[in-house]
Amino acid sequence: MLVLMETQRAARGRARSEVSRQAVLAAATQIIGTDGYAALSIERIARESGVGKQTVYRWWPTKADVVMEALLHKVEVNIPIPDTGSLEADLRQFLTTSLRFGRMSQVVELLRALAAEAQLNPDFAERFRATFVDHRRAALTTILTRDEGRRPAPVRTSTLVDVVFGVIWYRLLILPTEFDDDLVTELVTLLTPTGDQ
Amino acid sequence: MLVLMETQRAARGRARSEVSRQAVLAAATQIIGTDGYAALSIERIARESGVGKQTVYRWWPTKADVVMEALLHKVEVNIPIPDTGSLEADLRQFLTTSLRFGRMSQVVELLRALAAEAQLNPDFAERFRATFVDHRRAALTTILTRDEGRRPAPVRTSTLVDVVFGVIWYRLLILPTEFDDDLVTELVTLLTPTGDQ
Amino acid sequence: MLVLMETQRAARGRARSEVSRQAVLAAATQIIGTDGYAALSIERIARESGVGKQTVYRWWPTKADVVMEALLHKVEVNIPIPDTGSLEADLRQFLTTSLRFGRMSQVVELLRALAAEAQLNPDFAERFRATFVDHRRAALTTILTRDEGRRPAPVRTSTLVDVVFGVIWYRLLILPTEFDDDLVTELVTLLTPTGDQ
Amino acid sequence: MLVLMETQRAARGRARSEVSRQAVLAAATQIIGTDGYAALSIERIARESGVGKQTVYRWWPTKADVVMEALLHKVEVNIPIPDTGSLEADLRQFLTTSLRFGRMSQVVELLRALAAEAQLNPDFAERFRATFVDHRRAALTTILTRDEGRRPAPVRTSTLVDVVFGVIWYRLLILPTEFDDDLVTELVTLLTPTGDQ
DNA sequence: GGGTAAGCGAGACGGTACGTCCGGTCTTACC
DNA sequence: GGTAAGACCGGACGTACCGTCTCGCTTACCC
Repeated sequence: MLVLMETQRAARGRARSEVSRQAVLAAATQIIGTDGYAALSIERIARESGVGKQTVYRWWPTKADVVMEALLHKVEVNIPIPDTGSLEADLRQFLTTSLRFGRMSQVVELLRALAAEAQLNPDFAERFRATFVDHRRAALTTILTRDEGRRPAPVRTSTLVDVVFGVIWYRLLILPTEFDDDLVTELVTLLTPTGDQ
Repeated sequence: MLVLMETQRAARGRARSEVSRQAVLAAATQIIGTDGYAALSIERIARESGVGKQTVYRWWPTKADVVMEALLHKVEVNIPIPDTGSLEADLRQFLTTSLRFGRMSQVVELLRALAAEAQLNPDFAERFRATFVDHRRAALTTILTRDEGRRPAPVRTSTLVDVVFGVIWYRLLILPTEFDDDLVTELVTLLTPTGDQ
Repeated sequence: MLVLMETQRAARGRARSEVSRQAVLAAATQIIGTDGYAALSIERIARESGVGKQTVYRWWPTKADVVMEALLHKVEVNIPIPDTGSLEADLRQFLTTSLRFGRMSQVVELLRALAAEAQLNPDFAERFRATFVDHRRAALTTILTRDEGRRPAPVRTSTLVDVVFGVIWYRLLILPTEFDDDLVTELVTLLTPTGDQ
Repeated sequence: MLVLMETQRAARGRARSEVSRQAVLAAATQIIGTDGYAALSIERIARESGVGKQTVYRWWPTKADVVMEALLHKVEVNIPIPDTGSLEADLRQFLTTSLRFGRMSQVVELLRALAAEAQLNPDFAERFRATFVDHRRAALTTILTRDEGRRPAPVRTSTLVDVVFGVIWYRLLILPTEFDDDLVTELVTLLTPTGDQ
């Protein structure tokens, strides 16, 4: 119904230019690829995309939102929730998928830039969380909750979720290290009930 | 030896003004307290501290370095490494100390700002790690290494360290949540060998 | 014939909206009255009149032309040429009428704005002269020409006309002074043959 | 004494760059000569003079003030007041000098632009009057005042002054006509006592 | 105690980007 | 074909900082 109303919407005036939208995203991606996020400015995006500055401001509140939209083309937003019946297998699959992006250096640079921006701009922080954090948290929470009853005891599911994403973001943002393949195994070990051994 | 050389240093010309140094740090602290880190600029630091811009540039490479020095007055840099004989007690003490700063909102804001800056400026990132990350990592590594032999198996000490700091930084930088008191207990549970039950 | 064709003109499509025309003139008048001519823009006229920008551009080449049309509602365009038989009386009447507008501050502000625009835009300058300058010049020329034979000598009628309008415009545009009542008498004295004393 | 104090002035900080000042004036002159005053913008002045925008804003409140300063290099500001003993000769000399600038098309274009700006900006209007209007008015007033006693009667000196400058500005700003040589003679005739015939 | 060298506050400099506004044009759906 | 709506590119506005530079002054060591 809502969709219908939106589709029916009067839509007066000239329609948004899809060409300009793509040009902006492409220019932003290209600038960051060449000179890094620090060199990104709305002025330069407009200049190099051949788009009016006002057009950028009309559709994106900050340059970080431009970058976020560009990144969404590279990363799947819909997180598949594995359900193999085995907690361990589910976890392993989820982690393997998640870490794959952490190894794509282009994606990592953008994620770092967005996280930085989120520190400085609370409004953007909220959009960032809604887009890049909440979905994945929910997925992992679902996986771990299935197992809740069997867990030894005093560790809340939400804390376990924080452990997983904490390690990932910590390595992305604070340490200069890369992800290695054993990390998945180690995290699975930490998260699964140990009493079954 | 190095210290000696520095002390012996010719030191011709006028000496560095301690008054100006303090004024700069005070102004930076005050600006951030009032308007947030986003409002901080070297221009404004100079203006409000009554110091020449050149003086700021002479002694600090970026405004983040000013903030970092100001923060060092609020946080202990030398991390005491507890050694009670009990891994669990050592861990609990270390975590309690570490989390205390995570609850001081003024400190948290500065840490977030510095982390943001570190994303955008690799040179600063290195100084930031050397100052705020490496010492604490080394301390926790020492604590956990004592126990290494007794751990079940496949989880490296460095990964356990990442788990601890990962959770902390993740909550500081990504989530809007606060630290609660149970977190220490949960982390200790996760990190200590479970075979002792 | 041409007129006939125009009158017969097929008039295909929608006719010009008189409502919009009035709304544009009213908005322009209102904006200038509130914030002065410097605050006038076609964008704002369209916004405040509820008219499409394109509609303004279709009917008026510049914002100054909008103002000019608005002003024509306040000032008589057809200049009555007094003919009392006495040069002095004719002059006095003509000058009194002309100066009346120079005392209406609302009219003065618009005239100043139009004169300013005429300096910067030659095309508009021509339309401005045709509308606000030529008629009055012709009227005064007629009055003074009747007397030409009786004038002492070397001053051309056109120069006398320039003297009259020169004083008026000079006070409107360059000096911050107002018109006073004695000016009419003084100008009449200067312009009428002095030999009749 | 005042001069001394100004000369003694502390003069802290870097001195104003004379090179930049000249570059700004030259660029403004060149832009107007090429594309007309309507094409002048502070942005373009800065760009073409190789000067920072802020530098222009630091020293000139509006672009019209830049133009005014540039014009002062072309026109004498100190008005010599002739005193030959004969009113007629003094007037003739003063008018001949004044009209000379009215024939220099480059000067005329700038004067028209400044007059236009003065209509739209009251602050500038005052500076414009102080610089280009008041000195000349004072000079002519002095000349005419010497003769005051001999004048027939009811025309104030200030009105006569307005007549002279009125004709000049009227032809510069409103009419498309040029000055011709007979104008001086005609104005002298109008202004000198007629009883001497 | 004079020379000299570095630090100091002040502030101008060339740049770059900010976010806003407006100029004209173009496109859309409606009337 | 006119109309309101509104997006489009271009470009100027005036401001804020950037990092550098250049003043005249102060401080403090060194000969």
